[in-house]
Amino acid sequence: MENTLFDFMSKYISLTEEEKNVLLSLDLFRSVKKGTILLKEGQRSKDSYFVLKGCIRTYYMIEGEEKTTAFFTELEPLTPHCVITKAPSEYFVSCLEDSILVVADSDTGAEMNSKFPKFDLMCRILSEELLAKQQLDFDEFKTSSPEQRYLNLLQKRPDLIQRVPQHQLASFLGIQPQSLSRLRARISEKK
Amino acid sequence: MENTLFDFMSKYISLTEEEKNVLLSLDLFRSVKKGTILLKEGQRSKDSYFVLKGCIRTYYMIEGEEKTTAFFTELEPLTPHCVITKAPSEYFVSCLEDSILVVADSDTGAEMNSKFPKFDLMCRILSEELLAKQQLDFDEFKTSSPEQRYLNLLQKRPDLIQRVPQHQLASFLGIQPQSLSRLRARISEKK
DNA sequence: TTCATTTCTTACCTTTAGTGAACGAGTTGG
DNA sequence: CCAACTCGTTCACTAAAGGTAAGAAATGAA
Repeated sequence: MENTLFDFMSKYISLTEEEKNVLLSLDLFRSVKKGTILLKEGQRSKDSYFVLKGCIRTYYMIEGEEKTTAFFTELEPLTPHCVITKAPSEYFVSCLEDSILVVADSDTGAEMNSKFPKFDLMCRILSEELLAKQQLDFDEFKTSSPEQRYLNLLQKRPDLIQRVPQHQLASFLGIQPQSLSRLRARISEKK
Repeated sequence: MENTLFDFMSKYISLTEEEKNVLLSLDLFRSVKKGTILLKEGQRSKDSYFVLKGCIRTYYMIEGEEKTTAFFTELEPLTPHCVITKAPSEYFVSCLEDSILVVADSDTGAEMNSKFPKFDLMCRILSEELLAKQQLDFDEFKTSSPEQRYLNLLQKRPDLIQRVPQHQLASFLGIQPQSLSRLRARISEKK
């Protein structure tokens, strides 16, 4: 569990034993039950998440309907928008499966960053990577039809299709649950 | 021109005269003619851009068709994906209007960042802000219909609708030019 | 187990987007 | 000046997505 985190970090920076111990002393690991709501709309929070095991999702409540816009699984970090803006959250974050997370307060993060400039560097590189990756995802979304987007997902993240309820996948793909159902039927007919 | 850049940077960090002079000595300002292609698909590049005046766009060439996915106008920074990955570019970057840009090589950037840790901090904050903002944009895109997306754009970026050709706006909105044309006709009928 | 709730699928109809073709307006280059 | 091109719009047609409703299947809790 600790090693999963350290292995991930070592892709960006090298950690001394001392630094590892400081990290461990912060006691950031959390075991979270399926269905737990980590962040509610309107709430202010300073917590960022890093998924060691399991899956969390962000969703909006629009006209009484849940609209799921993102999933975060093993080794993926999530810093909610409200942590950056220090404003009330626009969306919910909840736990899709029993999960193990690293939960870090932005104050703790800032302290670590000033104590160990290395961490600042890691955060910068990570943000830049995530930004560039998300740009590509967005581009692909814009230039594809719903059917293509589903087929892409089937290629790139087959695990998501297995572990996530269809109606949540649907809004993630930007369509209605019924449309996803139809689309799947259409695809399996073709083959 | 220099002041536009310094004003922008001062939102994140405070600059000494010495730092300003080092920046100026790098001679990063470029005047670029409309239609200039700054980056081609397949090309490797280390250049990031910051728009002081004008507008640049990113687009893909898919089956002989241009698919515009993003516009960058005054005070918006663009670090192409290929600069991060050091791989050939997936897309083109071109200049939509006669523009004034800050163009910075990532080597120069790295040098500045190690000489002035402040810059590193600024880059981190900027990346985090951009990432969070882009997440919201993506979420809004996913949860809206093409018509809603157009109306949103009309609210948030009315300037874009004026300065950008319709067919480029269309792919930016994830639809065909004909659909945008229809959609606009539909909207003006309603009123 | 049973009951209730959630989730997924299907069917029918409406609305909207994709496609291919055609048109006129405006530009550019010879 | 005209030919070629680009751009935005419109049309007719096709394909797909949205909305509503009903029912089957799966899940969870008592």
